Amino acid sequence: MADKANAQDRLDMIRHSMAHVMAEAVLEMFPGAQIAIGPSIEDGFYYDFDLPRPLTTDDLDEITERMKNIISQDKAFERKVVTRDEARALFADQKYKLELLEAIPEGEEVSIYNQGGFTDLCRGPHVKSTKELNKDSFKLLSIAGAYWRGKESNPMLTRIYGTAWSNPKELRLYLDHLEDIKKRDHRKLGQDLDLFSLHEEAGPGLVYWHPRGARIRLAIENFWREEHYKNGYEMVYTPHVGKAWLWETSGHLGFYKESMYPPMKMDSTDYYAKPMNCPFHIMIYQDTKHSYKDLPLRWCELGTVYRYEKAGSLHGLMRVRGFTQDDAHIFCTPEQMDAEILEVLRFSLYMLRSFGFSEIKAYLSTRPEKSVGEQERWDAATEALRKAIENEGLSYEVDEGGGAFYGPKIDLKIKDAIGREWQLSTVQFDFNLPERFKLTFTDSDGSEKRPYMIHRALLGSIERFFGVLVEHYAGAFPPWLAPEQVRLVPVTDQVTDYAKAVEARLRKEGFRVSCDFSSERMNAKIRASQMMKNPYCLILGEKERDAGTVSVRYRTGKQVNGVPLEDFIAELHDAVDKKTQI
RNA sequence: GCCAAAGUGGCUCAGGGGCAGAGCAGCUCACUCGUAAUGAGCAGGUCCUCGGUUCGAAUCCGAGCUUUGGCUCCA
Repeated sequence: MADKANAQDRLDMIRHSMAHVMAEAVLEMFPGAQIAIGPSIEDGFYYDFDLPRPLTTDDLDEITERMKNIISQDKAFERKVVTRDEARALFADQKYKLELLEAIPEGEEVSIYNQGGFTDLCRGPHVKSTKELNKDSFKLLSIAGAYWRGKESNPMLTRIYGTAWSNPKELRLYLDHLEDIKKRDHRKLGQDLDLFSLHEEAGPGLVYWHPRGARIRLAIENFWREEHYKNGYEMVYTPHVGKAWLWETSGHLGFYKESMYPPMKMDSTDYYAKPMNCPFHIMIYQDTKHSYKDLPLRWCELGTVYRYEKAGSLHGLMRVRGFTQDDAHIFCTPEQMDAEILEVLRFSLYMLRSFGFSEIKAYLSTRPEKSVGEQERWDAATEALRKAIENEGLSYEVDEGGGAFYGPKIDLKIKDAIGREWQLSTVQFDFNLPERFKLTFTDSDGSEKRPYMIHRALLGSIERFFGVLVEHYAGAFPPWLAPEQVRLVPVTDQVTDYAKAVEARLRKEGFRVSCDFSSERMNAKIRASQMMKNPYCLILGEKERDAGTVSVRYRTGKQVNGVPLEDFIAELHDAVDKKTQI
């Protein structure tokens, strides 16, 4: 464990030193450039510059060459503690450095690092000399814009991202990993596998589900609905638009107006497309008086919402303007809270695991400064969340003050097949809406009380979840989710009737099956099925027809010939029921 | 919204001030084939949109839209 930590420290040091080397190279090219911040980050480093002109990819090549040159010069990284005045003089023409200098708390040591001709205000640590860096184990990756100190109101600087490793082999592995990420990209696979599309002319950030994508979505939704009924939820359906009154009462118009679709005027009233489902579920709650005996109420809906996300932040299915939340609201008494939270978390884990995500981590977010609700309620709710996480034995981190203004929450993040983290489930308390809508229930002593409201989404949004699934499986969905579970390949026209019979039989069993009757050769048909990543391909020729069998070609390339049709059906049922991956 | 790059047939891309190109996919015809691409032919484009420069613009310039990589944001 200590070795691992040391290795990581060492890598951080290499990356941070690499950032300094890059800054030196950039200053060589642009002597008047302003330099800002250049830390090590996960997998690499970056440095922010204020440059006289935009950079091109050719510039990256030149910077790379200059960096290699600097590295081969064996320059020592020398640390020196200086007074504030000395530092001010040193960085007199570096306005960002001066600003950083002023931000260092009084009494704290000010250190600088120098390698050859380049000096940077820096806490360190660094490697001893550039000879500890390897000129073949780094690569500059991209140019991007970034606000100075991450503030939108600040000027935009030019950021250069790079990756750096201890040796060329590690770099190679990392670049392969980047290639893998590209191959799994849900936008590319979505097109190649004919799953979904987006249409700029019809509205950015709005998703069109193609038949193959829709089949997967249906498989997800059917499972979701079944499990929700099994877990004591009721399904509701609510409208897609609502009068301004609803959003004024909920507070959304006050807080999030700029990210709501603009209003439609009708009968001199504004109607808004819904950015959330909660107020609608509340309308149902308020339709009748509630007794403590009715609670808990668990209402779920695959509710499609619209949010006007900023143009620059749209990204495939991961960030869209119209999406379907797998939403539910639980109304319960304070006494029921602990048990409800526990159940929600357990259910959530069950769902995520069913889709093949086994590595799950929890994040508990507590009360932020700007927030509403009584402190005792926050404390009790936060404790309930914590107890639930511990009860499930999940590893978790606490994000102090990271909760929403209306309540504490648990987020669950999963790790996908190549180790990337995605946030999917969220369980949030809401102390705001019950208050705003004045929700009540009649308790056993006849008094009117406010119910607790828990808001939760297990998959997050169907669109985003689908995107994550595509990348997790790299498009090769397990049989229970695959849009086309079985592709039939008749070898010649002589076996068309047999192929049709097998297709009808499999369809009757409820399987998603299709038959390739094109005039292509068998090889081409097999290839076509492989390209679509179908889990099973059945080769049907005269031998199979005469024996009533099928020859199974698995997605993996494995083949089993002469399988009786009924045996294959049993095998497929088994795979689908157990949600096994092949 | 901000910084930068890109936008050429359904897809992947070449070209680039003077006739709009290829491969794949599609269609037609022939082939009836045993585990990842049979062959031949045909069709298909307002070169993102609008404006400007020019005898002439897909190409150069400007604006807009969209996408991509980031930043900011994400109830």
